[in-house]
Amino acid sequence: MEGMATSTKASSPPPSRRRASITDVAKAAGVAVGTVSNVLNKPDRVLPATRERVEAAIAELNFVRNGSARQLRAGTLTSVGVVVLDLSNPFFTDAARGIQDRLERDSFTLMVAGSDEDLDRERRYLRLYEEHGVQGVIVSPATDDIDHVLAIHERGTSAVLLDRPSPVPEVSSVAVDDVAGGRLAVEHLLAQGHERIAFLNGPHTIRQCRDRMAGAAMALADSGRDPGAALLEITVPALSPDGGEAGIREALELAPDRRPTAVFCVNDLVALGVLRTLRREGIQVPEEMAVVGYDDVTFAAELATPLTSVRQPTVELGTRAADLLFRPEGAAPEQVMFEPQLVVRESSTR
Amino acid sequence: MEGMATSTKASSPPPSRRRASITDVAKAAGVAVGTVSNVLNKPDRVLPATRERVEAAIAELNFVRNGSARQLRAGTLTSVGVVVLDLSNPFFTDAARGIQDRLERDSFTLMVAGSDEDLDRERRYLRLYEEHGVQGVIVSPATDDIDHVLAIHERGTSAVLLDRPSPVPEVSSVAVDDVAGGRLAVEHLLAQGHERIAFLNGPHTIRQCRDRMAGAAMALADSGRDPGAALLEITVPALSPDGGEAGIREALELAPDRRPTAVFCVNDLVALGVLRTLRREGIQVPEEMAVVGYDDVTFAAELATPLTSVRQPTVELGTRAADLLFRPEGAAPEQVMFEPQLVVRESSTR
DNA sequence: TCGTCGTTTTGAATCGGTTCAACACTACCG
DNA sequence: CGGTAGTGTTGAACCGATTCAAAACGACGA
Repeated sequence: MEGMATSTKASSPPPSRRRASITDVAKAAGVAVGTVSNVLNKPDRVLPATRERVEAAIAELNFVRNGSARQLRAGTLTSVGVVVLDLSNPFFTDAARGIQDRLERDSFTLMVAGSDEDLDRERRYLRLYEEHGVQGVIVSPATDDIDHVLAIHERGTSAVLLDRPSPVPEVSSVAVDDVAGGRLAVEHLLAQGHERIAFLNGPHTIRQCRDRMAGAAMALADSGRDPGAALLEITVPALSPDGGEAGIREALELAPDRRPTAVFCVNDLVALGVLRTLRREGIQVPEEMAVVGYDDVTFAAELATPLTSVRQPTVELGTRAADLLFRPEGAAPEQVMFEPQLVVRESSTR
Repeated sequence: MEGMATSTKASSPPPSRRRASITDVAKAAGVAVGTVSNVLNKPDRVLPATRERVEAAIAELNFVRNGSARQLRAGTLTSVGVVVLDLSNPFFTDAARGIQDRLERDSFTLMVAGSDEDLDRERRYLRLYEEHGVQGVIVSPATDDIDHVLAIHERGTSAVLLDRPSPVPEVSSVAVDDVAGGRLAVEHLLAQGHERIAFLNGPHTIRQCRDRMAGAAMALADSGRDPGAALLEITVPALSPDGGEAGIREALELAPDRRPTAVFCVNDLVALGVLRTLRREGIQVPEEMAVVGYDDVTFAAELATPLTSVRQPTVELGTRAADLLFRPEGAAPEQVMFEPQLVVRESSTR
């Protein structure tokens, strides 16, 4: 059985005396607090002999500097907070990787949190970061409501929007053109001769979902078709493989003459669930059902049926966001927009 | 071309007046600082009329409480820090998901960082967390050196080791038996008739890698074979698809009579790279080369050749770690050990 | 009108660091 | 021998919140 586990216990009370403070260290070393502080921050201002005594006291007392006090007085902290929509989506972890790579150079530390597309959680994390005085935040917003992000910027903490264009010129943003992405996918499916296309999409509160839908509809309109008739939008319960499974099952239940011959999935995780379900149901891809995903994650090319997908420059999205976070004083904010790219594979070509 | 981007700039200096403090708010609302603090923390102690005035002042001044000062005085913070080996490995993000799910119930906030298997980075993040007074830390250590984690525990911040058994009884840990996992994989390959097996492994500084190797060697020894002859360990340059590609190429360069007929990969990302490379080279899986992975990530079952993999109870690993982080005072620490499970698919069965 | 009791509000003390002007000490020069 | 410069060290003030004893206030009964 999965999850079978053995567990051994031990008995011992947790240690919990008060943490040593800088005053304790000073006392133990027989110096003033200012000297201890200097040992910590500008060691070369202190005579080696004194420094050694202080360091010995630090080790002896197991002293760890209290970051809150330090920061309260000194003001600065070299960390950056990131909030992404979904920590289990490779798209966002790859972007986080890009951010980290870039910030590492300046020895910033990076803290990441996932909002799970929940505005409240997004707000909570941002507030936590701000209250603790991070140098900057990078956010991929869950909804259109980004007043709280703009507010952070107004209060003087730099902020960059990730995977969404900024509605105001003062805040930098890094995004990929999702309208173009949706259009690319659907134009491709039309070119392959499909006339009834399902779009397994997430909720329209998420801008990416809305834009990709808009792009899809534009592709149809441009080709002279009626989007209402040719495109069936199905909202999946979650942007995950299980969500994809639920969505494709809904499509399969339709009467044969209304059933789509192609599915466009709002991301590759959803597409993965679709492929899994189609295989279980014995439906051939792409013969009976074409599939297109979004994000072109690592494994897309290696699937049973290699997945056609819209590729985004993920890591670069992150590095660019990090670059925009700290600009020379007075440098103008930028709105960067990347172009997506369709990677055609077997899952959509007859 | 990928990465083509347009960028628009705007010009406006970033706003940067001093942030409003609680004293400013008190002044603006015509009350004492204590009252403002009460509005923030125990609103029902304050008359509605007063509260409204204070809230108006807060909104007016765009006031955000300074978390450092708050914490310095009050001592407590409801957040937890996590450091994992690799943020781009689904294994760890799934575990993080488990942690988050559990901690959310008690409205803790979670900060995650990736050490990229680097001890220094691990230390830096842990120190940052500790200095800022998180309530607890969950770490999957990069190396055997975990003195710094034990030290954190001794200083009174609860700590749980993730994906590694604790060497001391005072610290809780949650792990999966990697020796058993390595053994399962290799026993399976032997049962399939393979006599020359390559193990694409990571560096032995990582315990998981060492243990899986030990398990693999034990499987061979138990079957009466000479591990040195039947098992070829290849150290990959990175625990990623690209690392897997490099590793398998090394194996393929061997003379035909020494070339392995099966590969066991230390994780599924590595296996993905192996499958990709074998396909490009036109080598049939499993006929010419059997492949076994580790972790059983979401996409393992949906690959061109469904991947045999060792499954770990990932999410549960996380929830359990979170459970162990905060126990009733005096509750004994626990060492939880889960058993892995081999999921056999086509990539290893003739 | 006065005393009592319960509710609100006040503001000084406090948390643990960093900062910096002032001080101590030594070395060197005229 | 006095003056000056340079190096190390000191310790009080400060950052911005929370806490809590004390003060202020209001309602009510005697």
